[in-house]
Amino acid sequence: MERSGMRWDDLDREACSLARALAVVGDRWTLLVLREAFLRVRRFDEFAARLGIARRVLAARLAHLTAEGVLEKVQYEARPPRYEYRLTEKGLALYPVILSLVHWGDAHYAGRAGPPLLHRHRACGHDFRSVLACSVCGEAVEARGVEVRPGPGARRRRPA
Amino acid sequence: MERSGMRWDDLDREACSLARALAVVGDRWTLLVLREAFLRVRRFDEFAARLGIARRVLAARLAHLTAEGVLEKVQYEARPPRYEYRLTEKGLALYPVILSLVHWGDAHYAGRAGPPLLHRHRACGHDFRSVLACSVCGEAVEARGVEVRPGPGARRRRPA
DNA sequence: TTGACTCGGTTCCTTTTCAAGACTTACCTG
DNA sequence: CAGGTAAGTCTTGAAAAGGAACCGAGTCAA
Repeated sequence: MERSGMRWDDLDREACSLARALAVVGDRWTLLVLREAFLRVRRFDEFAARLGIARRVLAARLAHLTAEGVLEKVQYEARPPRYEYRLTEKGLALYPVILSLVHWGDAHYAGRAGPPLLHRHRACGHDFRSVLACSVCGEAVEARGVEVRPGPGARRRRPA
Repeated sequence: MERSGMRWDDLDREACSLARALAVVGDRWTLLVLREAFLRVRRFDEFAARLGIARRVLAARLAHLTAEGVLEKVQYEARPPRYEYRLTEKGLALYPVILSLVHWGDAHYAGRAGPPLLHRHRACGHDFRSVLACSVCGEAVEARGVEVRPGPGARRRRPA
């Protein structure tokens, strides 16, 4: 079962939260669409123009994200009916993923000039990088400082 | 230029760190391969068996990640020559991305039973969720509490 | 010394997905 | 009524993924 074949639609049935998350946002275009959404882009043509994505693919991605509750399709005009897409709470919760990726890209691919974008933390007023912190003690967390073990929702077989 | 067509190989020339990061890890299989790597999987057949990925695709992903310096191909046996793949520092730096995704998946897709995996922060000894924190003040950061503006590496046009 | 097994791939073939851009529908504006 | 706009859909060819078999170098076991 694990062995033979796996369609991406099946991922959401797997007992791995990463796989489930990737079934929703694990597509290349999807995260770029969300980047634009975080920059307050909301309309079909604006996504299309800024991303250079095939309209057919954009329509599919927006429909998928809407079905998953990451975006919300809202009518903003009645005649003719026009819609826009807005981030839901669930969508906003993806911000750490995107910002981590951006800062990883900044750290490893920005040229001598520095990063193309700066992020200012309104609360403290400074430009910052994202840091992965522990929800309990608040200290920074590193990959090898984490111990992984099966949780209550784990399935038999496949502890990973 | 931005308008007409875009191959994924071109992304690394774009002045957007997210796009550059996605050119490296923005593929569905790639992040699952890295998940396994973080769980200390190192060998071709072990990746193949655990993921159920087509070997052809696995070979391509490992080669790409190696070329990008995310993994390192190390010979662990001379006769016959056998290789394994290890995370580099650059690869380890992707941990926040993966953990953010896992915890987003936990938050939105775990059933009543709870998350399939628990993560314990060795430093403080508690199970935790990942939190996006500000590198300057250490406080938690939310999507709408961040102000984005062009940085030193920005290009004309396309402030996004 | 033959035959089975291991590991790290490669090859072949079919099925999906993607890119590019023309086309459509419904309405508004001049 | 010609033209424009927003949000899509349709069509066609090219690229990538999935599946499964095969390969080469060496080890092991009888």
